[in-house]
Amino acid sequence: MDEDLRFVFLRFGTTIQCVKEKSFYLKIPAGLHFENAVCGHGWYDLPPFSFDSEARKLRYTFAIDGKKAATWTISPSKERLRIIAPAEMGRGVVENAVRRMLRLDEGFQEFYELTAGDPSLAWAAGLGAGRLLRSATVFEDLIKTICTTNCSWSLTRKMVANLTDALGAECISGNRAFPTAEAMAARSPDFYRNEIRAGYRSDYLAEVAEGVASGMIDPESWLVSDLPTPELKKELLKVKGIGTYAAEHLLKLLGRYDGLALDSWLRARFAEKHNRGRPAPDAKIARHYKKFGKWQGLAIWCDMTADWFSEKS
DNA sequence: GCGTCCAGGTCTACC
DNA sequence: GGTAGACCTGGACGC
Repeated sequence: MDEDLRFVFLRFGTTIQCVKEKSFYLKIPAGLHFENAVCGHGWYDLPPFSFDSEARKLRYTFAIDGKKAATWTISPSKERLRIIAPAEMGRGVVENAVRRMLRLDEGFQEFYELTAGDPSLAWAAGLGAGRLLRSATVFEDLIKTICTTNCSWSLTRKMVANLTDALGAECISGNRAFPTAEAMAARSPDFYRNEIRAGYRSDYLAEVAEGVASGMIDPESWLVSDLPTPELKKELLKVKGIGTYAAEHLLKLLGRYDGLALDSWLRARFAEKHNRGRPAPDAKIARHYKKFGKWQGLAIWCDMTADWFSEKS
């Protein structure tokens, strides 16, 4: 049976509540490695995601209609993914989000054929590398990307956690969803500066949220855009707070890997691995991955994170 | 505990 | 088009 319903009793603080849950299954695409798909980059470490590596469970909290939140759980079960979600959430909503987050409908065969002949990347296909986890909405990925710019990962985590705690819809378990554009647009730059600790990014967060809430910016349209990647990149660069790195990072999340999204960490890793520890000009890094064509952004990411996979395998 | 320095990516003003 | 400086935070370090 593909779908089942059950009632579970959960303790929340001092109270016990009965929750109606349903579970259903999705076929795992050939080559998908669950842990590698989840941990392929840092998103799994940011709320409203949480990952229990021992239990092999990815949890995500999502706001229904922007108000009421619910948490769902994804875990591998033989050749399938098992998804458990509150019954009140329509299966279509959850399934579409899970497909998007884990890129279940995205093909990587061409990338793996290219990497098969490269000594540094021949391992990628066998470990299902390259599936960069993404959020349920492009808006969430956009805001998180701004929070990764010009700061340490610990500060990114802090900003995203503060945003979720302060503005995200709460579900009965206490988990919170990522805030909607409307919720964020209702707050001033001072709020982001003083409460979220976003520093100079505060103006960008307020402006982007306002733009999305008012319809001036439509991040979801980027996902299905027919624009060539350079043109789409120009669109992304129009958003305040999005520069070259952030635009190319977002493009990767949108499934376009033409750009390298070079940041200081990638440059340092490249220097260490391919340039005898000396800083390499961006042009040299670009030449190194040029042969991967439209997949070069994924090629550099897999190359630079290869030891993450060897540690987990 | 306090002060100083540094890393990090983007924006703006200027050349 | 290219470049310098400002933006702001947390962490590292020295005192």
